[in-house]
Amino acid sequence: MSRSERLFDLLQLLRRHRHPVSGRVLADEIGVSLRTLYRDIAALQAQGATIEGEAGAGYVLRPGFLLPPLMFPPEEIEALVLGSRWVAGRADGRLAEAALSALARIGAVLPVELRAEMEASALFVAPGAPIPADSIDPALLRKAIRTERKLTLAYRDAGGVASERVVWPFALAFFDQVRLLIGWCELRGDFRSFRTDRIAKALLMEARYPARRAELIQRWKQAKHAAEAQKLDAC
Amino acid sequence: MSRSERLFDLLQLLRRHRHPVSGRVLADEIGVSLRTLYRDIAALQAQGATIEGEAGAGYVLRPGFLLPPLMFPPEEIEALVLGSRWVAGRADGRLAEAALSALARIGAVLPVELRAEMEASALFVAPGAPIPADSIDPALLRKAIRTERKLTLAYRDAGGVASERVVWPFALAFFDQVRLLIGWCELRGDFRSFRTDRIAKALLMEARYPARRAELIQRWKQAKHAAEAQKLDAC
DNA sequence: AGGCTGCTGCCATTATCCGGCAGTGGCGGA
DNA sequence: TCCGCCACTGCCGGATAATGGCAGCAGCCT
Repeated sequence: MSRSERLFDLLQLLRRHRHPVSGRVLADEIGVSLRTLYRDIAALQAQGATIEGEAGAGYVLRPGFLLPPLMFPPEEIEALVLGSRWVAGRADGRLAEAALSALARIGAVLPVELRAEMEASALFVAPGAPIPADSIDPALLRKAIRTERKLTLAYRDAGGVASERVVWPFALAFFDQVRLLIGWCELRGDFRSFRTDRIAKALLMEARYPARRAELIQRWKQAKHAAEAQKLDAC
Repeated sequence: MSRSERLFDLLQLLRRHRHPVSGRVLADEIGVSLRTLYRDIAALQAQGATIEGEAGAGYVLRPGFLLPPLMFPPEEIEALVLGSRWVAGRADGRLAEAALSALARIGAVLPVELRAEMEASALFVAPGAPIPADSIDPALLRKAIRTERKLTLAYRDAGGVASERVVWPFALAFFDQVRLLIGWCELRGDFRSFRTDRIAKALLMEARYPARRAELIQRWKQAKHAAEAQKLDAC
């Protein structure tokens, strides 16, 4: 692989990682010595790329580099099409349409060969068992998450017990058969998940919840890990 | 100026000129011999650039090499991220990486607000039951499909019976737990599906199969519908 | 304090690049 | 029809840059 080719690859590799990556890892992935990698990084920086390197951490590419990425390789087109097909088949109507529409938008900027690739893509998602329909509009849940606003839920749990509560929704998890809305429950003062097909009513409130979504997600993950650790301790 | 640096410059130079530019001019502007310029053009083309050169006219960079800025409504971003996450979690390594890489490419040409949207996306795919690992490289199967080439398969069916056959692969179907390679089987003279985790060996042959992929897919769908109709008749 | 990591200098080997030259073929204008 | 322009390719010898290894220094985090 020639050097110039490598530089493009390296750039794309850096784009993929949001968190710092050590030079050693990058060097191995590209198949080059560490010394050469340092030289390559320097070369990219000389071209105007804002790559930050911190000792003890690794490299991060700050967005805003003037040179846009190269066109998608065929494998990436396949991946995008497959993913969108999954969404189109397994998500609710609005999101399914959005997936196809996004694909069309991407198709519009592809050169003809790749567009043909996209249209003739041979990776299919098999239709799975039917997903229990939601009685509420899933788009509303996503909107609440996106705008970080509170939600009043009428819910009935696995035992059939109904309740009404205010939650701060911050994530939606897609399982094979079920979708879970995850949020901070004001009623319980803790994180809770709600099967979307058991939500009887959902009301989007005006009030934004007093936390950032990303932060809630992080705290939730920590809480989950702590819970698992506790289980392990119990064994 | 090093070569790789020059290639970046050449790219920018071509981006600026919308009308054909002769090689002589480009060579002078970069400060390099004509012979070298031709080599540089070839190098860029080797990386996928669609640079068109016409005798008597000059060079033009056709769109489709660099990814132009893209714009999506938030819902479409969510759909793309969700789809890519599914691929990243449920497909084989190569394809999973391709999904993330494609996402990174898109992110690089997004306006900042949308980029933030993408990074903070709150739709997750729950990890499902572990998928039986393939003993062969799934990327090879996709390559065969993409290039419409024959494949020699060593296969053992549900009963454990081993066989070896030549197939014309044209599709890959993703089920929750299983992936099926679908193709025309020369041995049986009919369409057949193969669980990828039961393929012991796969050899990509030189020969292309004498049919178009799209056409095979169409014929296969018809055959499937016919089979289902027959079943219905039998009821 | 110690481990991880970024970063730089030096050097011999090696691979690549470069320019020049000659030749082919497509194109359009004289 | 001829001629000039231009893209493109193959070849070659000399120039140049890239590469990897080693050694060493400096931040950062635990």
